[in-house]
Amino acid sequence: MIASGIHAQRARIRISTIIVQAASLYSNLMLRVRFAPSPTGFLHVGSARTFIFNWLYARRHGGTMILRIDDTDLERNTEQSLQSIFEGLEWLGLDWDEQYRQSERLALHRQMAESILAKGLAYRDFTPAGSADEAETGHSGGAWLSNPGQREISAEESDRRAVAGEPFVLRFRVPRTGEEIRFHDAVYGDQSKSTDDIEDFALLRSNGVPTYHLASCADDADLRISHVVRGQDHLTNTFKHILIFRAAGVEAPQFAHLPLLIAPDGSKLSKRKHGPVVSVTTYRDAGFLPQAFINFLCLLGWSPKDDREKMTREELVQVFSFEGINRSNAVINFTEENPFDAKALWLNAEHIRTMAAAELAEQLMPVVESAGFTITPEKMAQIIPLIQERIHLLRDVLTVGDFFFVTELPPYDSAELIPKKGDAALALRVLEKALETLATAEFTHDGLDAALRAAAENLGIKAGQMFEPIRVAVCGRKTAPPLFGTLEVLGRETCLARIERAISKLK
RNA sequence: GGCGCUAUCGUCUAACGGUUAGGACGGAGCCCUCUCAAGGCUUAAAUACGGGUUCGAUUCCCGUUAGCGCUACCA
Repeated sequence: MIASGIHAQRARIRISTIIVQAASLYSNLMLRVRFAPSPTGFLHVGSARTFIFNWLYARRHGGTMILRIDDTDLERNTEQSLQSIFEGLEWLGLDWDEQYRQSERLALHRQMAESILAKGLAYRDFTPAGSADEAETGHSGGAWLSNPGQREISAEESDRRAVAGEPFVLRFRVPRTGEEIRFHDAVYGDQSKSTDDIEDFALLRSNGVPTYHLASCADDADLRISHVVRGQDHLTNTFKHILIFRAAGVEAPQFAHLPLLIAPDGSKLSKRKHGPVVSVTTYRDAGFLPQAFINFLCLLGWSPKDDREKMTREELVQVFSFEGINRSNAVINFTEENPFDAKALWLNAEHIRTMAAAELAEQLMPVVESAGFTITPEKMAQIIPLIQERIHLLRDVLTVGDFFFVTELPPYDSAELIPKKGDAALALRVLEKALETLATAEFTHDGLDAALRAAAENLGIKAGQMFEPIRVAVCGRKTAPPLFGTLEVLGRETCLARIERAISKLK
């Protein structure tokens, strides 16, 4: 009896844990976040980071990631910009579960506007667009709150003028009671603002198209978005959104605002002012690895708090949380000479160094080929160990390993061939000795090592003095990957030919 | 102008109210070494300012200053 009682209790405990797990699974299914770009430019690095944080949060908790194109600004939207957004996200390898386009949901937005109007919580403003006195007729020298007289127009008159076809803007009737609007932000904490400081913002433009505020809230409500994760530039807009949700009778989502990414001079990143460094595709084209770029972006405004820097996407998913997001804007460093942030470069190099050689080779092949060189996968595989820890960007393969790809070395100054503490005569002696040595040496790293060191000893010079002219003869410059491996990969024939060229240059 | 937000090395950041204020990038130097990298070691470098509260403040409160955001029929 006792035993079965214990069993029953255990069973009960098990059932209760199952219920808890089910409940948490259920709430995760209900966790829905969205990235809502407006297609008025290419995918911006700041937008990319916003996408990433949303994505990490969704993936961390088994929620749903939604891509919503906020294209209510008809004049400024472009198809090209939309493509750029997709292109950027595709490169980053980030996916989403549902996709919507705001312009296809206008009916829903208008419906919400109408319901707010029907409740008397919005009103028609018949002030002609761009009235000169609009800005000045506000309250007591402070902010503009509404156009005079418009709030007071009776419902009957308003309806009549609307039916008569008089154009109007639908404005939210912000309560003038001095109420404090409050919400809790997962990053910035408790926020409050008096309705006295919130103007009667527009819901519908005079052409009937919803504004951002309305469309965004209507869609967030309809799509059952549970967490709105977006740039801090929307922090003060959130009070308006709270008002809209309340007026529409729906529960507001949770909010998490992100500190902004800014330029070294403290201004916000803009294409006009800062050029291509603000576009995600620029990083792709320069040879950043998507995982490294994501890693870099995550470290701007967020920290795992345990001194980790290099993290894979999987690690990021595991440790991401709003608690790690800080509140001050983060500078992304770049100058005219160095367009990429040094830390981004370092992180990219770090990711490249820890990559499997085969994977790196696969990434490098198209870079080399698109530069007009032909190279076999076998050759590339041999080159990898020589360059892997020497490149920061994929495209660096072209400057670090160029001499592997060309048949004819680009011209170089023959003075480069002369070693330190030596003269042209020494260089010549070295190269002639090298020619002789390499003609017969075993063409492996160790074989070359032994043969060339022996040759140096034979000439009575230091190994370094021996290697330097050979390196320049073979690579065309003084800084290059380690010599023996390089010679081995290049092969006897090429090496001998290049050394002969060097000798004739010296003569 | 009004309102809101923010403030730690050059930059990204860490620090239950008690630390010699930590790490990373970048800089400088040394070691390793066939050059370049990589790696190892060392080093310079910060709590914006002024008041409180407290035995004790980078941390909490107030003010100043600075920066940013919003203040559109942009998003």
